[in-house]
Amino acid sequence: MSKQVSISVIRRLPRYYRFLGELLKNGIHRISSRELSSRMGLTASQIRQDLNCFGGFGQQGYGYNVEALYGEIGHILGLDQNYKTILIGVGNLGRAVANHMTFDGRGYELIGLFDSNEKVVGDVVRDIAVMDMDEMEDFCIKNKPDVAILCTPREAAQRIADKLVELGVRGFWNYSHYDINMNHPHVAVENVHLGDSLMTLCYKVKDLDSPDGPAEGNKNI
Amino acid sequence: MSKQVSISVIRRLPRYYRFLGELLKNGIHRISSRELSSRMGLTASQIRQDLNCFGGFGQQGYGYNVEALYGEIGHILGLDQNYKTILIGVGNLGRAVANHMTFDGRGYELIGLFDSNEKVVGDVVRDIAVMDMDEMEDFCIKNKPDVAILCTPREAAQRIADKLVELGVRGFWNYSHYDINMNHPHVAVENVHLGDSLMTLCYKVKDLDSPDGPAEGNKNI
DNA sequence: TAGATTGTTAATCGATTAACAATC
DNA sequence: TAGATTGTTAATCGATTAACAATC
Repeated sequence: MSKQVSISVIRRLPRYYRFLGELLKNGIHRISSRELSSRMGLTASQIRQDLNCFGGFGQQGYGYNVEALYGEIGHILGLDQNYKTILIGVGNLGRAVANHMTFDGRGYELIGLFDSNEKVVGDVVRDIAVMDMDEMEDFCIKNKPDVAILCTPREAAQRIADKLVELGVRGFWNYSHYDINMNHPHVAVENVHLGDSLMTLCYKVKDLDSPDGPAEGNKNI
Repeated sequence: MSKQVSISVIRRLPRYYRFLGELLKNGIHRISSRELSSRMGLTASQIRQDLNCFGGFGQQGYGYNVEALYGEIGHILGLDQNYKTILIGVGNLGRAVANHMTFDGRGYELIGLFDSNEKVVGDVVRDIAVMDMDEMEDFCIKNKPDVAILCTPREAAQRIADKLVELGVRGFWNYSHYDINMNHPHVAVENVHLGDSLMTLCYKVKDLDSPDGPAEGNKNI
């Protein structure tokens, strides 16, 4: 039984993936933990520790093969999965998320959009016509989505999420200003909380002017 | 000199703020660290430790006054500041961010929108007409914005950010799929990286099916 | 006063960094 | 082979939790 990988490590994986993709684009095929660490602002030790949670992808005296490592991390993240995904709440934000993100071939397949506003129902976004919320249940029974993106107002989020869990949804990408609280071991939630992020920035900016100088020095964490 | 407050603590502040706001709405005026911890899924000890980084806001035998604490945390976060803010890149995402977020009275004031696409220039979003990128420099010299929201494509982000730092911008809310790298001690950056978040969710969903059961038990971190 | 709950110190736990033997 | 760099163990550091005296 391999030891559980901590969430801190997991959260660094997409960043490794991005940097490796960039290296690939630049035609770099080989990289040492030391070189990668200096590009990413980490320690080489941390990179080796992180990667070794999943296997020995490197080679002594050589380093890591960029293509291979990129593929491995993509696989670890599950980007070769194809989770059927629906999006609830096709307002400004929902629409932007649907249009802006690359879902296909990145672990997800967008199969349905829902909104309760009749002015929005029928609109076509990403080649998908927005359905009425009333149709959601039937749609889910028929199409068995795995993941839901919640772009609803705060008030509706918990109720809709509970319903969707009943209908078999196992993952939530939550944009509502609400911590959806899943008392269920078999549901994964990723909260986005843009408002929290904006408040954190506010603190950081304010902190620049503080007498002791900014916290954590210069590290943009 | 008070000890530097760690980024882990800072990142919890907006969440405290949200929960306290919710309590206020529900007419709850007093709360103990124990009660709050159970609502938030933290330990009471952690809440007391966190708050005591900034001062003794509670009272032995009583707990915390919700209004007062809400106000204090808002103040610590800097929500009573009024940072002049511009947004660059009024595409799907930029438009949604501008429309969706509450800036005014939450530490920010949105004063300008910029885009290089002439089809977008002149559009009015949030009562502000989108300006051409060429006007950005003059605008900044005249209006001295403090914060910039970057919703540009990946390629443009670093260049625009560097320019804005020159022009006196001290904070960046970065939506571009790029780690803007500020080699400057007096600039604060908050990266949003929605793509990373989506990949993390993918891992979590995949992990639900893993033989050892999901990592970190049931905690939706 | 007695009970409750904080502020704060001490103990524990986990994550990061350093060191180095293994090996390509 | 010699040099480089990994995988991995040990040391350090920081964050979380527990405990409890102070005090409302």
